[in-house]
Amino acid sequence: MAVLLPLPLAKPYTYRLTPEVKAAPGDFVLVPLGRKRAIGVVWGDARERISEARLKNILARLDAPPLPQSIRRFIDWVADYTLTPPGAVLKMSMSVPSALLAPKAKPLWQRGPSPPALNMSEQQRRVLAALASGPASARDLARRAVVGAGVIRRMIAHNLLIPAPPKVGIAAASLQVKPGPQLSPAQMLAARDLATKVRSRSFSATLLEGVTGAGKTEVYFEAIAAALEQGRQALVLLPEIAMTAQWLERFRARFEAAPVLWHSDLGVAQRRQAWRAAASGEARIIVGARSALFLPVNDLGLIVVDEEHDASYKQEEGAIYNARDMAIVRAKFAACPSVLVSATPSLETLVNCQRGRYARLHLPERHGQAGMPEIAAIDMRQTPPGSGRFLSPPLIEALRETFAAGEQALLFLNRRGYAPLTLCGACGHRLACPNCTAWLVEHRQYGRLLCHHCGHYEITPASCPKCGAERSFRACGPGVERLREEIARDFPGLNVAVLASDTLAGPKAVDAVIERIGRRQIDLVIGTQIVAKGHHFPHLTLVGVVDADLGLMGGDLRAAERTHQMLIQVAGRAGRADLPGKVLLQTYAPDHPVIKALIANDSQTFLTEETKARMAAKMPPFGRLAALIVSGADEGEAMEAARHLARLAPQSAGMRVLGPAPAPLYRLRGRYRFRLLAKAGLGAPVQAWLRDWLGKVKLPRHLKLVVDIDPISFL
DNA sequence: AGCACGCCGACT
DNA sequence: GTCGGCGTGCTC
Repeated sequence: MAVLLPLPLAKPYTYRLTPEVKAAPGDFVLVPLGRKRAIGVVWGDARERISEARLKNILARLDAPPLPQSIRRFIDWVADYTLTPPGAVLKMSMSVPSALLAPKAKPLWQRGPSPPALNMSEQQRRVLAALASGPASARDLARRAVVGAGVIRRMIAHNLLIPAPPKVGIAAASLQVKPGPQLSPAQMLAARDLATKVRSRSFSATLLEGVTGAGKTEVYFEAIAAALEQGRQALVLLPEIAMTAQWLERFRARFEAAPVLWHSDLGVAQRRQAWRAAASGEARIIVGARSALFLPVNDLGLIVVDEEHDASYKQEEGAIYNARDMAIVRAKFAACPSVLVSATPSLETLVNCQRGRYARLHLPERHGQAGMPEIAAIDMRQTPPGSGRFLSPPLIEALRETFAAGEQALLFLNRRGYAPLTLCGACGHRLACPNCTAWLVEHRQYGRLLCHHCGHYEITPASCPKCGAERSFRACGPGVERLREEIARDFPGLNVAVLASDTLAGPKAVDAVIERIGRRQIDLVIGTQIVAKGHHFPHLTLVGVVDADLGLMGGDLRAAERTHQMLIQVAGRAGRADLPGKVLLQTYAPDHPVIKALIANDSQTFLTEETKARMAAKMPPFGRLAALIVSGADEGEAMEAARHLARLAPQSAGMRVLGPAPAPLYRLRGRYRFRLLAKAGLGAPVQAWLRDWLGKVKLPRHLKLVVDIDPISFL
């Protein structure tokens, strides 16, 4: 039998199936590997002959639902497409080793249905009292009620305690679908279209488009409800930071239960439970970040990718893939519909609609809804901020008016910390990361200098490490901390909240601040991109974009598109029907196409121009790209290897290889990085060429070669 | 990914 | 004389 192991091996290994073990393709099995044991998945019949001496037996079949063929084929496809060993992809589907080996989690107990007997002992009473905070395991109960295990055992035997359903996960029977909310005619049409697709039980891809507040979520909730009616499971992908209390609240309003969540913050026990629930089918709806795509959801009836344009769907480490694109493939193998959802769809998706590969549903603004807010530019050349400041007089004036009217404002600046660059005023020395080509960012909140690319940090030194001058550091440019300082000078006593990934410990802290904003305990929010997603603030009427040009420079072909999307998302945070929002963009380039499109509220022209430019350059989605990054601790060696790789590039008419050039982050985590870019036509067999090419090259192990198919940034 | 094997520097 | 560094190769 061929058994695929969750290791970066090029192919499945062959094991002998003995009569004592019954294992079929898809089964999780325990096999010997070297002097250890490993869990793998039976991938099919043995593909090759292995010498009898090396052939070992499958030790056991594990008690877990088998990995269905649709997922196995999906894993093979992703491995092939991304040039990743299939075992490394399988690993993403098995990320909880304990889920497969450990017995089920300790059962939880709750109060039994029988009326409390009068002759209950004092100890038994204490146990029932300990249940006030919800079901608990026998061990916890004994500890909390300070009783022996025997008391609990007797109570279970007498039905005073009965098993409680597990905390995470929704038993199929308990998932209540409430009647849907009143939908607008347009929502109804879209919802019916999606529900029909779900019932057809066949693959389809659909873009669901509409501005913030148009009601896209309610529409795809209808599609989820249809999948549940079919007895199938639904998978919703969200960018990690969009998995908010607000989203879950809306979910609960429709489904009266929590979905099974899958994200990086889960602990081992929660992961195990979520994985098991997904595999067993007990989890009817799974909501997760990109890695949830690889969960063994056996009976998939629908995949939704919300905020499909979001760059965080791109996994940049390990197996490099774009979860948005892979979701379509996953749906294809599962023969189920996929829905991409966005207010600002990516160019790729729009082009796929034009080509007729994706259907397109468009939701108009809702009646009586706050339309797109009024957007205006502040020309920073005309009205520059005072020296050492970053807010121009018109923006400060607008803030003043907003606060005077008792309304809230948001300042958006996608820069964490105090300032993006700190230098010594005496000698000009710039504080840089020792491991990366990046400046250290001062975070005064912690008195530290941080590198935003590797884990490096240091205590902010008292004197310049180069010339020894004391108190000579000068901050260059603004970060959110510095803005807060500036605001404190102009508006003493204002309630300000800074929302950045490092000022808040996890999603709960974010939700707490969001709630305070909703209760109007905050006057001004200063936030990084964390505020651009998933939240809407009805009392917020002014959005100031501190540096609208940030991200436009640097020559990345996607920079304009991304900035455009982000600014539209940020603008969409504000206002409501009776209190329209206003957005002010501080810019030094008011004539830039992105800024002009935003002011004119004309995305169409911008997208058309952007499409033309990509077409002319034969860049994605009108051409295919692959980036190869060679990295090593030794600069010369890495460069030589990259050059060698370039020399061996296939001389194919259909593919051009550019580079090597220093990669965008030339030094990262102490390694020098060089990048080659392979560019090919749309139908070109890029993977085959790459495999052929890379097969000719053997790099020493201390050099690393990473292949990024469809890179998102292509400087 | 682990893990063992193997070949060169500072210590009881 | 060893202990241990991590570079290299293998695991059916």
